[in-house]
Amino acid sequence: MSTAKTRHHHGDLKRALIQAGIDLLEEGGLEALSLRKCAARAGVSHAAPAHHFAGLPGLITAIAEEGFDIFSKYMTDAINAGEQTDRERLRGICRGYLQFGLSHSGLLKVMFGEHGLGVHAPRSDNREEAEAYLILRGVCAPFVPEGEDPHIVEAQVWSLIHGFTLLYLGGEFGCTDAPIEDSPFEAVMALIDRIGTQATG
Amino acid sequence: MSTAKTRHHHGDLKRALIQAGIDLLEEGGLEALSLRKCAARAGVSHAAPAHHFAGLPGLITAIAEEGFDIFSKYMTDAINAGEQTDRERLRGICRGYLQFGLSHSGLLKVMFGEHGLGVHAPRSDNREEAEAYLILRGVCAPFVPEGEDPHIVEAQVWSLIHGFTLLYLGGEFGCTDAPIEDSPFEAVMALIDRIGTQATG
DNA sequence: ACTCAATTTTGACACTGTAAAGTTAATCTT
DNA sequence: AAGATTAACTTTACAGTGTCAAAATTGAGT
Repeated sequence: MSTAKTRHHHGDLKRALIQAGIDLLEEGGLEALSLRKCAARAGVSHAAPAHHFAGLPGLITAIAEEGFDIFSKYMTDAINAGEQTDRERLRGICRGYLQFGLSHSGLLKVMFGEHGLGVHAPRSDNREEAEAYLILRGVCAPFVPEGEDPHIVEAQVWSLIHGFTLLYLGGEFGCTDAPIEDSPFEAVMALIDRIGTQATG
Repeated sequence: MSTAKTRHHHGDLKRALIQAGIDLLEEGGLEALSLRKCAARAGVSHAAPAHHFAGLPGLITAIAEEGFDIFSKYMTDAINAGEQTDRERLRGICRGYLQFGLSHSGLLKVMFGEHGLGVHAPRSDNREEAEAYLILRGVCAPFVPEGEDPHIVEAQVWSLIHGFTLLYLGGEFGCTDAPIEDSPFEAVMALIDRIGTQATG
């Protein structure tokens, strides 16, 4: 009664379909992703995926979960790469966030976009996304004033880096090719540096 | 040689198609938007739109432009509604940004999303978007330190409110139905209040 | 009235997702 | 071990989609 090992025909088609979907996504963006193409790449007929996913939205959800795993890896790597001070860890997670977006824009769109979920299903009970959020929570914790709701700082950091990443990816800052250091990224980091401080004048 | 008045058959089909598209978008989200349905609503055959737009991306671009007009209106209204201090105007534009997103999420997705443009075409030479950006610029101006690049403050404000709006719309804060005052919106506004100040401690 | 170009329609094609029914292969039961 | 059962997959079919090419229609200019 093995759960997903070399079962009936294909071996594990589910995995193959998800991987094909990710490849398609990274090669040609969201437009290039289709159930039938995934099936073709996995070497099965076009209706086979129906037995593993709830249609296209189901496949996209599975891809998004996979995306959150990679996303988490980017963030922890960036955190660990820098100085191990509270402030540098906070900056680090932002760098990881942006770098993930730059390297996997298709995944990012799928994770937070139209289908990702959001409307279609409650995000709460999603292991992968919850894990990513816990990383954010850990990094933000040192900046949460005693007795205050941690969600406040988390919302500030998340909104800022999420917004920047999406605008940057959309070319809204008009500098998609320039080195990151020259972009408004440092400006956003300067605002990050003000989190958990008190304003004066 | 009038440019767009009661010309040949339909009157001005272009306008009707854009309006149909906006309606579709607000009724059923992005999924519900299709060239053929727009054509049907405008009472023409399915291939008629081809002569007014460069395919579906072209129609979406036109809808996005219309969206930026409405967007600008939301922001200026919110700015003018509040106290006329620099700080309150800054808060006002954020309120307008969020309220537009809440009322017209489909438009927002089209404006900044996959097709909106971003990749497909350079955003710079877009009258409607440029106008929206100028509103942001005007509100940010009082907070730009002398001799510094205004883009810095603009990127900070834009990233923050854009990210918050998208995350909020995606249900990421888990409070889509609660009153805005209870949401992390106030937290984000607290960070906005720190723009143009100096950190201490 | 004739011409002509812009506008719209018709028809077709290659895709898409999805559902239903049929086929094959592995597991379970006895 | 043999038959029954179920899961995985294929085949077929249908309703949509965007897009193209060729025809038909319409409005305006001469």
